[in-house]
Amino acid sequence: MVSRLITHIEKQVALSAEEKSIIEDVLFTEHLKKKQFLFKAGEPCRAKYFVVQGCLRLYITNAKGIDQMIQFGIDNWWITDYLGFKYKKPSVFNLQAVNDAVVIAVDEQQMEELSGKIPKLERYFRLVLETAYGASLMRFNYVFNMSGEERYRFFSTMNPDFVQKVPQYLIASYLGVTPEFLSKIRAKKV
Amino acid sequence: MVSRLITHIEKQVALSAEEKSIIEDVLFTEHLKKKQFLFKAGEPCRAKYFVVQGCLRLYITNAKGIDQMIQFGIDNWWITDYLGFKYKKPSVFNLQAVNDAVVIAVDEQQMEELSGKIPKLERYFRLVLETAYGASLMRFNYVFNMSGEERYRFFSTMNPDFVQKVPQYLIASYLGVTPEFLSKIRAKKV
DNA sequence: CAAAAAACTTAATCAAGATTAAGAAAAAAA
DNA sequence: TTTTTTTCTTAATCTTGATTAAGTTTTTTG
Repeated sequence: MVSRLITHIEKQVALSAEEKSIIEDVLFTEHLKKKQFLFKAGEPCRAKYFVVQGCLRLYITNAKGIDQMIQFGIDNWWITDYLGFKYKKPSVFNLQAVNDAVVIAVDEQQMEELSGKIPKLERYFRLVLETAYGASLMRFNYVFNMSGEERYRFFSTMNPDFVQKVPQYLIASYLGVTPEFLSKIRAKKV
Repeated sequence: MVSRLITHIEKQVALSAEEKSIIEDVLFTEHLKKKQFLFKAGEPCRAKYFVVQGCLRLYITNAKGIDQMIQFGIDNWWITDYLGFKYKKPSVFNLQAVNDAVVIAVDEQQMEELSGKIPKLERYFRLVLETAYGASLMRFNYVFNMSGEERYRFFSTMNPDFVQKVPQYLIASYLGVTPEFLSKIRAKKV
């Protein structure tokens, strides 16, 4: 299963057979049960997670006790509390498997070992992060320039399979609307 | 002025004298007049910009013709249309100097030349992007879990000098409220 | 300095979407 | 397959903040 990550890396940087085997020696997969947590708010976030299979959710429980989705983690996506991981502070987010999932965890030590032995992995991560950050800037565009209804129509057009696979209230939260309002939008779909 | 960037890089990775002079040979500063554009929507975005001095704004003109702030670029911050730059597509954003500013532009070719000669710059950019992406995930938290008023109070407490320096309507837009509403919030400040 | 442009304020009206409160349907567990 | 839990729906009411429309102040420019 680590081969799935290697394939993803090779889309950005070339790897020798030796480098691939270094990666396979250092990293291993982790199987998560539905609703299993990788970390909770207040706990340290010790790793970055590459999603091989399934879906994770990064969310925060707000002052009213409502869970607010921050980010989905699906196939070939890196997800973590980047600031918590970086500054070694207790996480403000929760990271949980939405359904049974497979991830590859990379902790600080593994990260340093790998980038020491294979410096071009830094380039891989740089490129991955540019995409993630770029996409997140676009998301602000959607959040500020589209109504809740427009965001839902757009999101479900762009991700038709995904909206079938995860509970609606998670989609609602990710889009910044209540599940009641999303239900209303769907009902009026002609 | 490139030394300002070098100082920033050295906070993340060590540079030899020779490496510093490579950077100084490849990069140079650009002085921007207030309201000058680095690129406009529809144009290619050919570089990443490191803000040495002043303030830039990344924004998009929406369907109603209203400018929506996406991101501010201030001292020691990298700013660009990451997706447009990466995929060489016309930018969807506008990047403009809010006031007179100094930036260091790094285009594709310079980027490749520098990371070829100084591979550890990839690490620098990786670390910079982790912070930017992490901060942007936190911003979604603020957007979804705080009211417009709370966002303004929080933002101006965190950035007291900055809110004095740039027009209010840009702050309003960045926070996702109208300038009229921001004015109302400020008026009722006891 | 005068005129023009840009930025900010005030206030009335309006609408998108939240809240509240059931109840229904679907999925998971026993 | 029955029970329990989770998820989704409907509908009435309410609120935050948008919109519209002046008018005022500040800044810039000729």
